[in-house]
Amino acid sequence: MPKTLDDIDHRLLALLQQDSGRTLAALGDLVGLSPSAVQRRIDRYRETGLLRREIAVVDPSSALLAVCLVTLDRESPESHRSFREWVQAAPEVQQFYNVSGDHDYVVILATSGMAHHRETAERVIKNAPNLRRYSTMFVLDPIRTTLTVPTR
Amino acid sequence: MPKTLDDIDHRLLALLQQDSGRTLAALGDLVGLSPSAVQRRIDRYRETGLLRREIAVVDPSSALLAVCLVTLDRESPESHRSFREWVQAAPEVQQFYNVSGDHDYVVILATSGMAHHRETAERVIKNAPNLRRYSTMFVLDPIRTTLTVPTR
DNA sequence: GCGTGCGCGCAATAATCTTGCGTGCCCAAG
DNA sequence: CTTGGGCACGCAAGATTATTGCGCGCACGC
Repeated sequence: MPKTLDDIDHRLLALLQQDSGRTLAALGDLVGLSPSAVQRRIDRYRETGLLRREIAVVDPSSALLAVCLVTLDRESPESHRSFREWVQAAPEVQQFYNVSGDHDYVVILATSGMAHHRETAERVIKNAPNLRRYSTMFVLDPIRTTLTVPTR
Repeated sequence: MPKTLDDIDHRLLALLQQDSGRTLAALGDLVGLSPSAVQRRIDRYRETGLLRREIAVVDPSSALLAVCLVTLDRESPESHRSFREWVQAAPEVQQFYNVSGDHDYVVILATSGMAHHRETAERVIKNAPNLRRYSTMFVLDPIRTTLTVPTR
């Protein structure tokens, strides 16, 4: 782990989470460092695991998103384990959270349309082991879709 | 809009959504094209808006994630508009969806800890205009966090 | 059969990334 | 107060990667 992140680190990480397509020189201008200094900081983020990877973001409005709230039948560790494995195997599962509260899991499905959604919900959720019940909320408008996380 | 995406386009987009850090040559090897052909296809995705941007992904386990289900007080267009503006102004709002069903919105908050979460929930949700009620589910384990969307 | 358009590979050029090196700063030990 | 080590920086050379002009071949429609 790096000791602590300074102000430049936070600014850099915010910029990278917003748009990592920038050149090292552009980033350097924005935070007041040389390209190589920026480079070395980014290397450090990667080494420490703070920065996982870079991804391209596809326009989400071309897809059908659905938020599913899932409750399991039993609370045994084994029941959770098999459920997780089952759901994780599906590529349509965009996000998958274990949560506190009335439900056990939140699953966000990304499909190409209602036909695909039905098929996927059937296969991934309805057929999941230890499922008690679930409800689905369809996304009418994906107002904001980021993975941005605060760094301080 | 491009006429239609062929099989190579789909493979390319899947690879880019998974990891856009690869070189054009590496992508070319994976899909069977020259670097410049890959380049031109990616340019097209960008021009047509299919590809929005590239982002760096920060390890989500270093943050506190919370899924909030929100119901508004009134259903008037004006009520929705002001609520959206209010919520969108907060940087802690990682994702923001208008959904069908019992609730109106799903908001995913990313904060640096419980203190930050409380402050944020107070400011962003509780003080939001036209709020009727909301519930919060804390993320115990972010099993999968992507923005991957199917392209076919 | 014959143009036309489109996407491809190749190759030269431009841009960006990468890395070794020397410098200055800060902190801790003497 | 001085000295030495560690660390991050900027600079610049070299390597890698991205960009773009060019000519070719294939498919489609006339």
